[in-house]
Amino acid sequence: MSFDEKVWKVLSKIPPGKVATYGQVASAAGSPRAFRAAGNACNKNPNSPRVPCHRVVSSSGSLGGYAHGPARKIKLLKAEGISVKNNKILNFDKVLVKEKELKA
DNA sequence: AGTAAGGCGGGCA
DNA sequence: GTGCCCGCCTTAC
Repeated sequence: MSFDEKVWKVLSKIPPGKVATYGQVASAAGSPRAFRAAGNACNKNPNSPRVPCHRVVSSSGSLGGYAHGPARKIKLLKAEGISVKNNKILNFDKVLVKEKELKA
């Protein structure tokens, strides 16, 4: 299985209304330092609606980036019940999923 | 706050 | 098979 597939799998493990950092995803994917490669996997993500790449944010709580456009990401996040302001997650610590959950 | 450097996997030459 | 560049990042200066 390619790293990308691992990442997508982890992303799909993110519960609705929650978000995860690329670091957590990368860690759950097997390489805690591959946050960049993890994000890259999302970018190449062939199933954008199936894989919630929009639920992944940067470690600082910022949205980070999005292949379909940041506005789309915000829209999806808000649809999930996550409040986003100025490209920043408001209740970041409250919507942040536990890395343990990703590994589950 | 902004800028620069860094480690990781994938794709292309 | 090897080497180089790239990317939805992260950390440090």
